Amino acid sequence: MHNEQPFANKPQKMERFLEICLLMLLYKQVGYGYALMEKLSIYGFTPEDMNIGSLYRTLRKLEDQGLVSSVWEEATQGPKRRVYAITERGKESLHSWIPTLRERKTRIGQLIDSYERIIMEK
Amino acid sequence: MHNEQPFANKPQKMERFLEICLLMLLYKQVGYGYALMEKLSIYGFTPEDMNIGSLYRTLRKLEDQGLVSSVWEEATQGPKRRVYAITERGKESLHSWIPTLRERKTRIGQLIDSYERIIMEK
DNA sequence: CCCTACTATATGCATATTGAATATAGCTTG
DNA sequence: CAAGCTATATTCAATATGCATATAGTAGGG
Repeated sequence: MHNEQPFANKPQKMERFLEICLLMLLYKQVGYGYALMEKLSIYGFTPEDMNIGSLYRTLRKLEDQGLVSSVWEEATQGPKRRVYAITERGKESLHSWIPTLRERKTRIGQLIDSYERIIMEK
Repeated sequence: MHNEQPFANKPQKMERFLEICLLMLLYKQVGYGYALMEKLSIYGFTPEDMNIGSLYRTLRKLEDQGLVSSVWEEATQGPKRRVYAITERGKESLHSWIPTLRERKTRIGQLIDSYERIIMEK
């Protein structure tokens, strides 16, 4: 079942950064949960503080929303993997997040700047 | 009752951006809930998508953690206000968030950059 | 004086999200 | 065949959230 109001990205909803990073990784290349977990370090998610259970749940949620699709694949070694690919809908979603990310980056910069300014004064 | 492990800021825990913004606003100047809500627009929180109930609860949570303190104050007009001030502990917490914010800003930049690069190629 | 609207804070409730632990199972190595 | 790794998934309890509503003082119009 898909979300009916697809790309209403509220600027402050950045808890969803994990979802966006996953879409980005899958935009570059298909991947499966366990490997994606390691790739997430690029975006500051460390394996120690990452919750693997949450990662799998997030991937399934993205699939429920139709942003990614998955197939079971035999591994050359080790157990089968559920390999995810981004969908057209997922690409559109990622695209729609970019302005929000820009905005958030600016806001964080502003906050850092105003903090610096205050310490300078004191 | 205060949190026993005070400043363990996990990098991905940026849902807490609201808390950080509130600490920043209160670092600059004391303030009360209703007015802080409007000031939050500086950091991208719009009144429409802001949940006023959540804001008050967040302020109380910060107070429980000892990061802010509050007193009731008569207003020159209108009902009484619970005016919040940042505590020393709150200042330390804000300070400890700055490196995390820098990191997050960098990560967001990276994500935007890699997105741009991919679209260019296609 | 009464009605309405606004300022201001707070809570109740149902739902959503999360962390931590555990389950399941196949594969690999000795 | 036992231990350890890869890989996915689920359960449960604790938190967090959105939305609606409660409370109450103040202000202005009629």
